[in-house]
Amino acid sequence: MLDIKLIRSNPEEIKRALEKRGTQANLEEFLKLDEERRNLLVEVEQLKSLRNRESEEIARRKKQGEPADDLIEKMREVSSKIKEMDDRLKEIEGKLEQLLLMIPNIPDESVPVGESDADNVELRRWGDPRKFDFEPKPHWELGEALDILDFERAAKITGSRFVVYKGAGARLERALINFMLDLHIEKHGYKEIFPPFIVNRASMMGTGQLPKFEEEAFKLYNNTDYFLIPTAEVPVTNLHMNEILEKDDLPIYYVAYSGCFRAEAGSAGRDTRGIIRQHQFNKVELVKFTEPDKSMEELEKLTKDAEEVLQLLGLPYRVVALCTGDLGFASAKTYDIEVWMPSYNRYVEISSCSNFKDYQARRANIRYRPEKGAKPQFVHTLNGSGLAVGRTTAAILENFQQADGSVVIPEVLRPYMGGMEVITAK
RNA sequence: GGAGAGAUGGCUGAGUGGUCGAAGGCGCUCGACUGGAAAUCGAGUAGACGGGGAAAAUCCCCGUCUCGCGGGUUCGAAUCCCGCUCUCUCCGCCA
Repeated sequence: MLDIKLIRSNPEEIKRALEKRGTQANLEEFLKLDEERRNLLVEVEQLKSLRNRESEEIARRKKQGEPADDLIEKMREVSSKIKEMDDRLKEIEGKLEQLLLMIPNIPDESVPVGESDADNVELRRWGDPRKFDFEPKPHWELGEALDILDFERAAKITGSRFVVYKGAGARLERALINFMLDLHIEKHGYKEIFPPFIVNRASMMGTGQLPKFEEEAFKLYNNTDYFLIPTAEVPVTNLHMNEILEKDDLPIYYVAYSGCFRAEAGSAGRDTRGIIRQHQFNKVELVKFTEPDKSMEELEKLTKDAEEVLQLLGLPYRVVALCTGDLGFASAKTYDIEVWMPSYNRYVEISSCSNFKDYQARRANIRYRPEKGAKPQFVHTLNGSGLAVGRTTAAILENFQQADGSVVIPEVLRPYMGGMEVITAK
């Protein structure tokens, strides 16, 4: 959510910034309502002030045993007028809130301007895509042949876009989760969080999934207002909803494993094969709360923390800066990490690292005190995948496959796999 | 799921219709005392929104709102009524 005062004082600048995203917000209506609200507020507050003063007078008279009927009668009218105006105010504020919640974040100055993912800017590459001396197979073929991924049975027990991991596949997925968590906890200083996989509406609002993207979320219908989390970002960022943190608490680094659940509405026909795009997947998520002037450098660090996972696994990747047109709704700046995927013959997103600045903090009301006794200020929030686990499994299968269809397990994972070095068909 | 109790500031805890944004205590900040510290004494110490001032602010002045959330009664609600959420205790159920 943007700062109302910023919109009020600088609507043109915000309009320009949002146009770079390819969205236009209805700022005229917003500003009109905002002005109406303030005029009404001044009026009703004057009436309330009058009521407060006269109420004291009534109290005084009653105590003295003097009659106060005339004042009471007068205040009866004032009060009913106040009620009318308060109702109108509430209506306006509701509309303002709705408009405000639909306005995306402003891109940072450093974000390249562009319309689509074609305009994203590659920043760096690590590792070289492997040259195969045989025809490499896509991970779904490898997985089925090794009997570690089972799409048919997943479709039977649930539906499309679900998968069953079996045997060494299940263990590989679990090994990756533990490896990633351990790396971020032990080496990068994150604190582990194991959050609920179900959140309420306020949390979904706080991080920006709602109200605009409700059709993307899985909603629980027996519990009127619960959602399956699309990412651990939601429960973990909202951990500090409505809190005022101390300066000494910052920065906060959290890492959380969670299942993630996405309706994937509108992506029919995209990545239908394999485990790249599923309704349920595993992810290890990095979340940071920082002081405003530190968030940009913290984004760089967070991205590096995620990159290190790929480096240790030996998977080639590149990092791109998302352009303004490709930026997520709540993000001010995003780096995508893309892993080399032989079956796609291109780099595929495996992590998205974003600085939301104060956008989420304002929605979720997460503040801190810059100094003892100072006024609270909104923190900056950041998050990034560290990494998407299912896609990492897919990348390992494809990049480390051998001519006979077996897959070499990266060395760093072997301790998590009971020493297993190669996954072979039984 | 059933029965009961409760939700007040950073914490604790008083307050059953008016002078209560809220006693007392703890904590914290500043000052005094001290060679320094402790103890002691004094002062201060919630947030949001809006108006005015100022070049501007997280500054100054004024007003309004907030005692879990929402509604109601009343001239006036932390206090009375209704609904909801959460916490605790007991019972039931359950991994």
